Parts: sequence; structure tokens; C-alpha cells
Amino acid sequence: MIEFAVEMPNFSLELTLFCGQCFRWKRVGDNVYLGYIRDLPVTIKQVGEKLFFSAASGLTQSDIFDYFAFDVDYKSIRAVLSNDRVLFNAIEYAIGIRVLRQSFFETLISFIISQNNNISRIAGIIERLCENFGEDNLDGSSRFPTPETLSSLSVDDLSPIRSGFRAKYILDAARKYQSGAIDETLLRTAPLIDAEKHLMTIMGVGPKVADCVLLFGCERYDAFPRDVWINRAMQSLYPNGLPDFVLPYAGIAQQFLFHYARTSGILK
DNA sequence: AGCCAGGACAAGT
DNA sequence: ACTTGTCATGGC
Repeated sequence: MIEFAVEMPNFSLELTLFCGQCFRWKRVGDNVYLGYIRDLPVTIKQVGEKLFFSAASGLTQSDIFDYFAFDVDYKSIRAVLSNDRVLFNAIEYAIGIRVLRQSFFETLISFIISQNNNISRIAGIIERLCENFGEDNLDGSSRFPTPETLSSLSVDDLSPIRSGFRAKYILDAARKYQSGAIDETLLRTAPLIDAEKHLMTIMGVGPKVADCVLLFGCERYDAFPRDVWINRAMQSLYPNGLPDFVLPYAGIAQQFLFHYARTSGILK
């Protein structure tokens, strides 16, 4: 058991954990959240700019800082993005968002499940996936299933998670990853187009899911997932596309724009 | 009750 | 290369 507190200006747990980039965190109290880092349970409370962490033994402070990417200089990134007027407003609206460093495999499977689906049901499917096929932690909580476990299952085996037509996609992803057909190093270092193509060799991974996996699971801040909300926002706010200086951080810009477009009412 | 959900695929132009 | 119907399931 480890406990510690840190001060983190311009950071919001609420925005970061519920902007749609991760699916296994829950609100368990007033500004208190329960989730997993490296598959181990973590409880966090935010009071103003202070964060109070409480985690299972086996986790270090450095694991937790890494997950939240506290080493990434968001102040500088926001300063660059704010040179665009629309992004200036979006950042002001949702300044506390950070892109997490999540496990690649969990991100891959989670965003395959996300296609043509809503966030609450995505979370439910993932929860059932963990409960049915993940190892148990000491406290009885479930880990995310390993590639080895998932790749050995059949579509029928997956019926309890009620993922519908996505079951065969989950299995194809697990098998391709387990066999080594998916090269994580390539995904992290190759030109964006090549990384996207590589991921799209998986059944059920198209352009949008590929960009989500690259952004959320491979630290590819240049990946720009286009979903229905972003497409709507782009049509009205950026008819000529994003400015060039945004492109290296297009994915982070996307998170601000996604939240801004969905919840501010600016598109209505 | 019906529409839609952080889409992708296959078949058809 | 673009367009359309289809895919399971359930939240709202």
C-alpha cells in the first residue's frame, strides 16, 4: 500500500478520466475515483490542485506519474496550440485534460470495442471482459486479460461479454498481437501513415480506431482520430483543416476539441 | 418506441 | 476511389 499527495496545477481528474480515452475508471465519491494503473487498483481524490493517491503495493509513484504523463510539458504544448483562436477557446474550456499513457494491448482491444458503440456500454463490455477472462488481483479486482488468454478463446467463449459483432475483431487483434504480427516499435516510430496501415491489418481496425490506438496507446500525439463529433467540429470550425503548427500535437488538440464540441454547445 | 452510439466491412457503383 | 446497407446490443 502506498499513499502520497502531489500538487498539479491545470489538471483535472474528472476531465482526464472521462473524456473518452479510458474506460475502467469510476467515480466512487465526491471527487474520488477508482481505477487501474498497470492493472493494479488505484484510488485518487482531487481537492483543488492537490491530488491524493492511494494504491496497491506493487505500484510506485513513478508508475503513477508515468500513467498520467506528468513528465510531459503541457504548459508548453498548450501555449503552442493556443496560437490558434479556436483551440485557445477549447483549451480555456477544458484546460485540465491530459492524454494518458495506457497499455497498448488494452487500448487496442478497448477501441475495437468502441466502434459504433456508446461510452457506457463500452465500459460495461470491458468490465465483463476483465471479470470473465482477467486474472484476479489480491483484493479480488480483475486485471485486463492477457493477449495469450484472449488469443486462445473463440467467439462463443466471448458471448458473456455481449460485445456483439465485435467479438471476432477482438480475437483477431489478440491473435495478431500474440503472434508478433503487430510490431509495436513500428507503431511508435514509423511515419503516421505507415503506422495506421500496420494497425489496419487487424480486422475491425479502421482509420478512427487506428488513430485512437496510436494516440492513447503509442504516445503518438500526431495521430488525429476523426469521429462523428470531430467531423462536425472540423466542418464548422476548420473548413480548411488544422493549421500546420498544430499537426505535431494534433491528437492533444483533438482531445480539447472533442470535449469542447461535445459539451460546450458551440456547434448548435 | 425508436434513434443513435468516439465505425468498419463488404458489396455495389 | 466514393456510396450504401449491415452488423449486435443497449443507453437514453
